[in-house]
Amino acid sequence: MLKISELAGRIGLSAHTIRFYEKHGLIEASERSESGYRLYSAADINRAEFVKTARNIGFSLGDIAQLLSIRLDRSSHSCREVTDITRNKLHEVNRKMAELKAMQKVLGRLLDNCDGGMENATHCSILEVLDNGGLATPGRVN
Amino acid sequence: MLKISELAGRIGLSAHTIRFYEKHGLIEASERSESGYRLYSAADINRAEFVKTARNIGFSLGDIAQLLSIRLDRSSHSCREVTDITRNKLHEVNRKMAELKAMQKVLGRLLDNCDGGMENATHCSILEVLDNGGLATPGRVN
DNA sequence: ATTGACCTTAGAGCTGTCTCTAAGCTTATA
DNA sequence: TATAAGCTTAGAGACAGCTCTAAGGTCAAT
Repeated sequence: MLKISELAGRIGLSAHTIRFYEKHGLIEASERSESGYRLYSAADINRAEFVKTARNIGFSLGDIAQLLSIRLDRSSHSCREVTDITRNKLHEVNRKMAELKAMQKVLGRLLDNCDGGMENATHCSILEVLDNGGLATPGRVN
Repeated sequence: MLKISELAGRIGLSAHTIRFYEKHGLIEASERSESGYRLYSAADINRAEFVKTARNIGFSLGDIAQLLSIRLDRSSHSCREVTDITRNKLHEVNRKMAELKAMQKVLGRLLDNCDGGMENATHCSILEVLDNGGLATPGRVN
């Protein structure tokens, strides 16, 4: 049985964060000491590690809550439910990637066209682009 | 002189958002009507469009505040300051892209190894990976 | 016995970007 | 003139995911 900061050290989260996760139903301490301290069993630790791993991969706390409820009773859930969560996450990641790629492109082009010297910004091409509503035709952001 | 919702329609932001931006120093109405309505001049509109364009590209409100203060007095700022802001943003985007790429890779691999059928999740390979601390050696997430 | 580290709780604060509400005044239209 | 649409303000609420504080109880070591 580990106390909260022992668990924290073990899985690499702060005690604060563990309590926060508990409040959101992700991690639980199956016992309490007489004085009220949280005590984590081997199963609790595994669960906490599952949470940490899923978090590292990038699942949201909501996703993790769903995954945990499946994990808790695997036989009454389908494998499909798990892949759905995963696939949704992948789609979300893909969407964000596309946004970032667009930003990357625009920012790169802004920098290419601007010398960035120490002279004053009276003719700064980046400010001009911003003043004119964005880059010209191909690659326009609006 | 436009009223707030006219400006809103023109640049594609809500009146709420314009007031919010005003509170943060990004947009201002250089006049008020007798009854206190905000009135936007041509210069105000240009400024608001500058803000919108920068926002579309992905600059944060803080970045935009800096860009605006340069724009307001171009001759006492260097072009370099503008490229610095832009370059920082690009670095940030690159960092996030790298994170998303890692997630993409892991999620894709999880899906590849899991059939995702309607049978129950007792042997779901995704749950197993999560239980075992992540994917095996190449491509580990921790 | 005292110090200092650790634990408890409820709840506030943070970042960023809105989004909305309440309560009331103004303006345009029918 | 009545009604609806639009304007004003301050401030609350939303989201995600923490992060910290206050005020106090517990425990191990000196």
